[in-house]
Amino acid sequence: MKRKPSKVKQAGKRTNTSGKQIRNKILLAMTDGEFQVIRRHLKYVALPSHRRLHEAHQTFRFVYFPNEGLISLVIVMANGKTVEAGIVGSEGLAGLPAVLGLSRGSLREVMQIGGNGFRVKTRDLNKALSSTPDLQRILERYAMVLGLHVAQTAACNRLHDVNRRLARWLLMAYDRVDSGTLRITHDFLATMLGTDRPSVSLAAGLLQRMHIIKYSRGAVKILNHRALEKQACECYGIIQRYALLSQTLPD
Amino acid sequence: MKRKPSKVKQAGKRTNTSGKQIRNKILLAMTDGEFQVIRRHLKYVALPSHRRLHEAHQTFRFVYFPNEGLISLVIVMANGKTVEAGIVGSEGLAGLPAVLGLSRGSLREVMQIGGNGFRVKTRDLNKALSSTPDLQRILERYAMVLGLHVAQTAACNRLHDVNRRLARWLLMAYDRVDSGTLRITHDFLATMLGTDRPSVSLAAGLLQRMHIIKYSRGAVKILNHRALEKQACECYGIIQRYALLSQTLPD
DNA sequence: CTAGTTCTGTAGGGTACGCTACATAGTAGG
DNA sequence: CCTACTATGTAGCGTACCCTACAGAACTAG
Repeated sequence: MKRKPSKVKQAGKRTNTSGKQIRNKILLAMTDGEFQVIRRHLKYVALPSHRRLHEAHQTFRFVYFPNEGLISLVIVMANGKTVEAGIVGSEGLAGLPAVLGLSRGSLREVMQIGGNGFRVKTRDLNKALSSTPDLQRILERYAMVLGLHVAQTAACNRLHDVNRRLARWLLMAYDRVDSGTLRITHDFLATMLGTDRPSVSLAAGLLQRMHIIKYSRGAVKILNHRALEKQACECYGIIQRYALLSQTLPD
Repeated sequence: MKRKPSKVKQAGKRTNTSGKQIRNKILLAMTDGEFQVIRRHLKYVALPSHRRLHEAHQTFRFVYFPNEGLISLVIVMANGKTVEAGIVGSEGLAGLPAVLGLSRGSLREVMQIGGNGFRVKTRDLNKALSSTPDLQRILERYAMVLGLHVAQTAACNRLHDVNRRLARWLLMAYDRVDSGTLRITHDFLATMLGTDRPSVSLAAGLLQRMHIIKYSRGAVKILNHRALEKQACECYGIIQRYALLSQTLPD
């Protein structure tokens, strides 16, 4: 029905024209031919923690394909309160609306955990897309998976308490980062979970006393993944299952 | 950069092969040539209130293009609690993941306010899509707009109280339905807003005492649209602005 | 008209959480 | 070692909301 994208695993490793190795799953999933169209536009960039990749309601100048690190999709309300709507790791990209027909988005995209990746000028990528139909399909599928992820988050934000949401967040972050230790403070977790800092300290203190996590001054270590899953809400499993769909073929 | 979709307004009215008039905005936005490819697959169907179009985690058999009525995208949690992640009127369609590469979704799609529309077999539509690139672009853009809508809902569910969320919901529903009266009960509103029925009765009672709405046994009438906007949170305006983007050209 | 059903009003108790404030403890730089 | 800064612990209060229960009102079927 649809053309078959190449498998994620490549025999030879991919690099950009400067020889920087590519670990972003979308770039790796491209067919060889289409990748050649994109390759010369890929500029390697460091993506330090707290770097803002896009601001809400402003034009997308670049699209980012992260190799490492964690991008947070954040809604900022008029009163300054914030909450996360979704997260993106090396399986995705920042600036998705730009490649699917919208020049602006309503979300702030910010590096939650530092890393690195490749950026492409929005114009260049959009021009290339007309000759890369397979990539177009990959992006469409990713957009849907992210959409379902965001929808589940919408429900989770309403129906689950801070304890479960914190556990879910830690698991999802852990899955998208190589290290077993996450560099993040309670304060930042609060802006992600849409609550205040003391509530996070309380919830995190609980998990620590249960020996499920361990943290100190902005570094959270997960001691018992299985136990953490039991503390998290069902949303973790649901989002994870649909995330896998984006890397396999349609049924 | 991208090919230009035809304007929404058509000189002659469009119908399916049975002569049923089409008011769905996506079908109306298609180019004449591409519409001919789709037309013979459009089956007119009544869409009564509470009809479930898709159930979570089940394969999409049909895609629905509503003419009238309101479709609610609902997340159902394991404990039976529900909350809405987004809504769809004649500007959109139900079963979007099916046409963007996913055979299943994680949302229940249910008619919140009855109406009618056209359904297409998922297989037929997917086959047609390979020869309708402009429609593909329209769907991509719609997917992004809906995604931003859902993201805003995620934040709203966390950060705004029942009173504001109720006002927002009524406005958004009103905008997508011809009638000035919405047929809906407090109980159903509660499942949309992710709260309980008494909380809705309380919030609705407030609005009624302010002479902003008037209701009785499942029929809500909006008396003062402007005043209702003042009661609603900023999310109404934000979602509305991005919804307009899906019907205009990229900047 | 009557009985059953559905919808709405309201009350009361419990809880999670937002908000503020302050204390303590690590860390960095001099 | 001292100071400033950042990160975390904790408390106390107020509020929005969840949950349950029950009563009244409106509609429906017989």
